[in-house]
Amino acid sequence: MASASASAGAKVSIVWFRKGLRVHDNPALIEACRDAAHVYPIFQSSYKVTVNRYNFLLESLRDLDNSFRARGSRLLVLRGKPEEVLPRVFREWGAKQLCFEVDTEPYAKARDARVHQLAAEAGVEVHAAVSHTLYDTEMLVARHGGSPPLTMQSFTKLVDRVGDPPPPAPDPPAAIPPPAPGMPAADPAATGVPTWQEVGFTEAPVTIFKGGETEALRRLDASFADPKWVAGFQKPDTNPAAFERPATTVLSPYLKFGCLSARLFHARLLAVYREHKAHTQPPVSLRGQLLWREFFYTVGAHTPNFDRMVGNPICKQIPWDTNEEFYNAWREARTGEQLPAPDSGAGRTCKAREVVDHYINAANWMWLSASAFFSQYFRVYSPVTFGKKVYDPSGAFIRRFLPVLKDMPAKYIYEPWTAPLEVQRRAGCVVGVDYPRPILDHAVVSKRNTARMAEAYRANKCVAGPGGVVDELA
DNA sequence: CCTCGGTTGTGCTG
DNA sequence: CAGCACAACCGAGG
Repeated sequence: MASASASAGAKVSIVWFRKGLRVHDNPALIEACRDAAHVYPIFQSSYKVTVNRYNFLLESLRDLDNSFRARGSRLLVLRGKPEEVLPRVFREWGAKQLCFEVDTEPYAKARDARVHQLAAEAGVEVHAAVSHTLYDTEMLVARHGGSPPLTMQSFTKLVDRVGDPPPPAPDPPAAIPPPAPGMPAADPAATGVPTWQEVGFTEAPVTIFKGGETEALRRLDASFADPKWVAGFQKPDTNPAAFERPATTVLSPYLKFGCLSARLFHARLLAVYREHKAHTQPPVSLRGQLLWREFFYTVGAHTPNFDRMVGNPICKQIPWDTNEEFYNAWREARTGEQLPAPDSGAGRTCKAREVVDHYINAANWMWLSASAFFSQYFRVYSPVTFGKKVYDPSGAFIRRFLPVLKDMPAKYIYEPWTAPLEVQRRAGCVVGVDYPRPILDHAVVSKRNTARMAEAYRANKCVAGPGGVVDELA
């Protein structure tokens, strides 16, 4: 009918990018393009981090802009808060539909609830698509009886029961209807991808891993060029101290911003597994790594205050010290020891790439501090033994990233303060002069803190329930 | 109530 | 290089 085609042809839609910075497997983009006369691809985010992390985002936006330009459109980067910007563009562009990818992080949830309200007031239909995670985490929780599983084993069983995640969405059309000309809020001069200077940084970024969908897909292809490696991947066998050629795919920062779709990654894995029946299994397999991400997103999205200790029901309440001096020493790398970051050695490479999912970061801190998921608090990593015995006896990683220690004999490189003064002088690294003295004695503090953890666990049992209280009194 | 098992502990002893 | 002390963990599933 004429009226139907006229109203369908008049559809004006906005596709709002926050994460999901890609055109492949993007159901929100597909929906926005369906029967649309004009599609406004916008980016708005209040992401505030250090310059290197921000630059990864800017590179991703430039890549996304290029993808839209190749389809006859362009990305509009809107300045300002979504609560102010969105109502304005709804009116000015005559938008009938707002499409975006579901984001379950606390900040995003609150923001999107307000945006749903504003869209309703403006008569704009909201279409929110699950595509950041493999599954709809609400469905997973429902299938698990209303609460998220708390062990990786039970989570893996759950996804086995649910079956394969949805396949990636089809590619977007080769031509996307561009914004209508002459719209002030879409002014090309005011909506271009900013530079790092424009965002307010004064120090130039140092790029290690380039951001963007193009680079993400290139990295994915590079990893899958060796299907045997993919099929035989076992995380505990990967060396976190490897830096010349990383032992893992280094795809996680691309997954965080959605430059790479987890569903595409998963589908590619299943294709390899079909050809290599003797592939490894979760939790250690490459698919297992995607399931870890999914696990933490599922627990994170359905646990109040997941990114905090207080008010977080799965987190042990532990009276941590707040020692500003130690904290600053750690932050500024003046501890004199190589202290582990979350995910142990992987944390050190994270430090280099500095792009980590919010929930995964929170989960790893809880894991490592025996606050949740992992509770054998008496198994404490030694910053010396871990690298020295397990992954990097020669200290190549240290020599590369702490050049002051590059001539220190391997015997002392993990504990330079134990080297005789003559050895320190010959290596050009005298502890207390060229290199900070250790701020604490690991052996002593580790023992003391284990005892304090035992005390904290006992206190938590009292809080946990009447059984615990009775046990304490008995 | 019970058992099982957990992606990666350390350090000493024999 | 295996075995064990450390100090006694906790969610899932039966």
